[in-house]
Formats: sequence, structure tokens, C-alpha cells
Amino acid sequence: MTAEILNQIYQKLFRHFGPQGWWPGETPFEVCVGAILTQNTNWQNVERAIKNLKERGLLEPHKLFSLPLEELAQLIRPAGYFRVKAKRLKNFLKLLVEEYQGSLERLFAAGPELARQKLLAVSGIGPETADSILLYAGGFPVFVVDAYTKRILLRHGLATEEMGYEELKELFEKNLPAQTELFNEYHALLVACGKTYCRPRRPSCEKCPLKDLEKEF
DNA sequence: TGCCAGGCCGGGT
DNA sequence: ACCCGGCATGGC
Repeated sequence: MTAEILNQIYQKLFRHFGPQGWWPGETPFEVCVGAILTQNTNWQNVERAIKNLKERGLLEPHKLFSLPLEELAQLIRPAGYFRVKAKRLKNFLKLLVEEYQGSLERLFAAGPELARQKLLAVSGIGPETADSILLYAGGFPVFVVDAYTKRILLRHGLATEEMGYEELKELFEKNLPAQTELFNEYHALLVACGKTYCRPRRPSCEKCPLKDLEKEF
């Protein structure tokens, strides 16, 4: 039952918005950096910050790790929360460089479960950031939950307010085929819908592709 | 002009 | 186990 509804949501969103083509990033490492920088932040601002790093040829684990904290902070300033995010990036880079020789391949080689544990142990990487890295940089079939996901499920009665991250994540992972491409598009489509229609203060539910979802079930 | 953006941490109940 | 303040820039 739940599986069927989740399928319908995906179909409706895909028909309406089309393929989203996430994640914007040329390399897995760039995706990781973007995942940390985009925490509670507009993607457009993140792109500016990444551009600053890329222009200077700093978008590489060892180089970025050896960059002084204050310099890093200034470069990523457009992404907001720049002082905390500089530290968070450093924490991630420390793990990557000191435990995996700067190689994401080595981190991911441990498998998604262990890699997730290692990522969550980094101060500044929470469940959403970790799962974004695993899905969009690692290519693992891991579902990413965010504020939009919860809001959309709530509005359609598929989730309750008290459900936490892990619970929402399992809702998708247990009821959908574990396919990276599907999880990739699905999360991106939920974001697209949340931005356009299912917004916090001014929802435009009349135009939302999910508007008459419950009628069908 | 205020509100919002692809969260998370640390300290306090 | 939750709750909350703090973190900050740029676009609409």
C-alpha cells in the first residue's frame, strides 16, 4: 500500500517537474564539499563559494586540508555560516586525509553502513549531510530526507509530526526498490515540489501535482 | 522589507 | 530524550 503511494508520488512529481539531474558537481569530492556548504543554505550561494575554491585550484582534499582555517572561511563566505562551515569542512577533511589518504574511494570501499558511521562521527555532519554524500558522491542507494520531505509527507498524511529522520528514511527505503538513480531523482523532485508549491508559509496546493493524491487511495 | 534557504552543534532542561 | 539559541550570506 505504502509502496504504491510512494510510487504514485514519484510518478506525479516526475511528470510535472521532469528529471532534475542532481547533484550539481563535477567530482564526488565537490559533491561532498557542496553537501556541507548547503546546510540550511540556498544552493546558489553555495555555488559562489565552490567557485572561489575551484578558481584557486583548491578543490582537492590535501590542498583544502592544508589551507589555513581563516583563509578557507573567507573563501566560502558567500555560503553563509562561513566560520562554522570552515570548521566542519576541516573536520571532514581530517577524516578523509588522515584515515583514507584523501581518497573517497577508500572511504566508500568500507560500504555504506560503515562509511555512514564514520561520516556521522564528524562534528558538522548530521544524517542528511551524511546520506547526501553517500547517495550523490558514493552512488549508494541511500534515501536522503530533508525538511521538504517531511513537510510534503505531513501534508498528505503519510507521516506524523513526531517521526524523526531515521523513521522517515526507512519509510522510503523499505517501500521502494533500492536503486541509486531512483533515490537520486526522488529526493531532488521532493525538493523541487517543496520549493515551488509545498512551501512553509505560502503553500500553493491548488497547483501542486500531488493535490488530489489522497482521492486515489 | 522581512523571510527563507537542500542543518547541525552544544548546552540546558 | 527533546528543546532552543546560534550560526550568516544573498535573492525574492
